[in-house]
Amino acid sequence: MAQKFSNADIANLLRNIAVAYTLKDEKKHRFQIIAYQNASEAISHSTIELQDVYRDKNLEDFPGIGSSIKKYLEELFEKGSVKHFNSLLETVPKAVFPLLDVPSFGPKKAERLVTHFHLSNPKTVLEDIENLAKNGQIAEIPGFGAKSEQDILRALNEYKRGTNKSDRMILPYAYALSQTILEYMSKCPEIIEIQPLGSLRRMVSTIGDIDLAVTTHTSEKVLDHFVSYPGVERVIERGPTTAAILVSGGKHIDILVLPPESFGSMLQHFTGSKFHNVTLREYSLKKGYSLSERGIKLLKEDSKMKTFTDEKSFYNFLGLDYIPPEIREDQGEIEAAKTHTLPNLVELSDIKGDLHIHSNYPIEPSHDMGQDTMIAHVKKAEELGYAYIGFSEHNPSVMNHTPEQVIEILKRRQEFIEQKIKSKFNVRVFNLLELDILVDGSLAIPDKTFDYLDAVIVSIHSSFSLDKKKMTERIIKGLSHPKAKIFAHPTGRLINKRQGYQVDWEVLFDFVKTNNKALEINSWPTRLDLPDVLVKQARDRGIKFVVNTDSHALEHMDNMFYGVSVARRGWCEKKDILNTYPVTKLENWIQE
DNA sequence: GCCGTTTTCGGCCCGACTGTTTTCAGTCG
Repeated sequence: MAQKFSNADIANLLRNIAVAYTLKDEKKHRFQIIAYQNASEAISHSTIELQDVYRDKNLEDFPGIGSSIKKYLEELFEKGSVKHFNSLLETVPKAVFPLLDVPSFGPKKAERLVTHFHLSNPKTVLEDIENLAKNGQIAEIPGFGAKSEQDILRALNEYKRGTNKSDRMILPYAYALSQTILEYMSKCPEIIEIQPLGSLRRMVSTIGDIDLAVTTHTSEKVLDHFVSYPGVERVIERGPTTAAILVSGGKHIDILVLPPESFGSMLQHFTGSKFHNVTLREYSLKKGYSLSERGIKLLKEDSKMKTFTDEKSFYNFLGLDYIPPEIREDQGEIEAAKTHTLPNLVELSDIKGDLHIHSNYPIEPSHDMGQDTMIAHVKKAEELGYAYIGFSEHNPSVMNHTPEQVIEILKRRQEFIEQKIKSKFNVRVFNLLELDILVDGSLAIPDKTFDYLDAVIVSIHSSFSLDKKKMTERIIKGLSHPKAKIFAHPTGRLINKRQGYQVDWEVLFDFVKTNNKALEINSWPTRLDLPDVLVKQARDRGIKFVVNTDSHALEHMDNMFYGVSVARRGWCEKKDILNTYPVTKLENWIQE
């Protein structure tokens, strides 16, 4: 049985190969180094396991992997190690590698320290360096000085405390932090325009640090104001046009300040993603343009930099349609912008209803129930301009009730919805339920109860550790019930807390498509499930989605925005999202 | 070592900042 290698293991190995080449001869191996770094990053960002790609014999299709790396990876999966890699890694002192995880340490700095002091133990190297710095021995090496010695001490200290390793922020937290900073910055009268960019503008599910762009004619004053922010723990850097601060909680805030005529190129540059920018710049180079945050340079002539006040004209100048920030991930959007085939992304205002609401109706559920009444939720739906709403409390607990009691509860609930809710509002109310798919694939309530429901949402709330094949069969069996229409929070992940369970997505996507079911895009900020990457894969196969909030209280219904952002990141158009349909069209699908 | 709508050969993003320098190397995004 071959060894199991995680994507993180493989990415780390390839990064170390890049490091080995860097130390061996950076000039000579320049492009190999880039190739190994690219492969490493692509693998670490992938949501599919590379070992599965290998098993399916698709390694050559994986971006960043060509014929050479493919051969080495095959050797890795078959034999457990790679001869060529091993001999390369032997040329690097082992104590170098732990240092590479510490910010501000790169291959060169790590190697110089390790060789100079003959450090050989990777387990103690961090402490060894710390002690040397404390003794003032590092400042004495040529090329180092008192300041860099202090920087090393601080970097090690922050790394040890986990300051830089803390969880990436979930979206509402990042929003709140950016709002606090924006409020503070708004007191600076020299600012003409300010906007958060980076992964927050792209609405990535987790945010590393906050990026701000500012236009002004007096950058000095703006930067002075920025680094004087009261919550600042440390000013990381401060130059004429950029600065970075560390605030409590270990979060970085970066700022870029430019005159207004460059606002377009600045937005473009600082929004990213890095992968999008690299590909865009490579594409532009071939057309004779060099791109930067300051504008576009024509390589042929000695003409001065062409500047752009808005992003649309920047993209248009390159012969591209405007690309929405959410899909700037180098997933084919540049090609699509060129051929005018970008998707017309779904908007929050396209949403006509929310089908996953937990009210406080006394259903005696198996899991948590909502806080607010059905009536309050319907009123809120009216305020949001919705045409319909679906109540989908958890099923009544089967442990505490006989089947007859469960049937009775749902019969009473149906009567309540018909008589007390439906007749009183213009919003169409769907009588749904969120049902557990049990470990054997059966649904948690007696079959007779389905007579009292319009349809059900099914989901996994137990036995998360089934193997991939069994889990996939379990889901498909549960979803096979004629009244099961939506598979909720399909991966089961909880951001920063729990990985999703194992599912064979190819098989599940086929089933969902063939049987006209839908996958939920759950808007709960720590779920955002189905994740964007899988949304795009499913959408490419023609699968339909329902964007739901999974609300347990009135105010949760405002989270729809996050789910729509996930749909947009998955390239979804209005037609891909079932709860953008008018009520009769949605009714037809539910009753199919 | 990877990659392809001017290429299966000949390219490979771009600039910021810091610390140690006296013109640059290293790291970061």
